[in-house]
Amino acid sequence: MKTTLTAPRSTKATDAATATALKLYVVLARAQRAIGEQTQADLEPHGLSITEFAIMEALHTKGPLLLGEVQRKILVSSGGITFLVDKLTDRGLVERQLCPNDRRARYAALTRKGVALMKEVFPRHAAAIRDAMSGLSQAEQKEVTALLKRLGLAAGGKA
Amino acid sequence: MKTTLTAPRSTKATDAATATALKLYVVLARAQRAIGEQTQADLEPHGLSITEFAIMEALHTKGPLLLGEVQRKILVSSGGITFLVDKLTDRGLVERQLCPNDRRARYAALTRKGVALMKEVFPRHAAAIRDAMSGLSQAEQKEVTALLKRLGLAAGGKA
DNA sequence: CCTTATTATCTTAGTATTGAGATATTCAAT
DNA sequence: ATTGAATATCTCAATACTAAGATAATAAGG
Repeated sequence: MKTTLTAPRSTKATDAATATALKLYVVLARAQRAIGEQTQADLEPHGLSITEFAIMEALHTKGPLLLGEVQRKILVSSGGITFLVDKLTDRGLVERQLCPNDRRARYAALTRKGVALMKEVFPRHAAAIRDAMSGLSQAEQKEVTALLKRLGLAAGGKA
Repeated sequence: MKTTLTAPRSTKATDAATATALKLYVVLARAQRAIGEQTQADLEPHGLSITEFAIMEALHTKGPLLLGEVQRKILVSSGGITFLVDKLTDRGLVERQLCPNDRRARYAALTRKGVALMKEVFPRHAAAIRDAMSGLSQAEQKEVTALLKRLGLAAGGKA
């Protein structure tokens, strides 16, 4: 008897889960856009896009990296990393270096000029991100970070 | 005396806040990308990009909208909305309609074919988003949503 | 040595999108 | 009515990417 009384794996429950997920989807996109808009402003005077900054930041904190390593870290296509490193090289901020073990590979490394730029720009950019996030307390930020990390890993793992 | 005894607005505290914000920044970007990759797959067979889908979804749930309304809703430039609606129009999914009150303005509306496509695609896409989010419980999704909403509003308000 | 598969980068063509300015229309105040 | 400011869309040139394939080097097995 119980089965007939139980709601038939109701559409309602499914819809509630879907509605919750859709709201999160929209809010996630809008939050990221809002943060992005706030934090691009301080890079523009230096003619750096977010992606270019991400490359330089990676090289700044980790030292020279193979192009493929940078590519995986900042999540662009192989053509994209070539193009971006070309542009940064033209501006004298980054240089390619040969890899002694593997003649296919190339390192990207900051030039002296690139290091100087990062020393100037990085602290300001970090502060801009901190300010953009200040709508949440630090504890709340940690909470969101933990949840989003789980969300991202679960979604990414399915790929 | 108090002032001299007080720690000089310590760099340490500032750095902790900055580090927390930077982690959130990275995790936010990665989560959105992971979700996006999971949820684009079901649109591709229909030749719809996420942005195109967003336009059609807005028209599907709200009915005909002025181009400017759609533009603000999906956050593209004015040139972008013209281009996108052109493409959807060429495919017979959307049509422009005159606005009786304002001859500058144009409505975008789904055609019968557009409605039919949405009825087919929307439920699948919503389910894909639900599945992509399923790494978190529904309660956790609501929690993240509430926090991200606050984050987005605070950051967006500063613009 | 060869052959085959894999890897790392680069090339090229195409797509998506922005931003500045052009055009047309409306609104408000004279 | 006329002017001027604001608004709605469109045009066009430029940017930022991606995806697919080309090139070159390495690695592993026979």
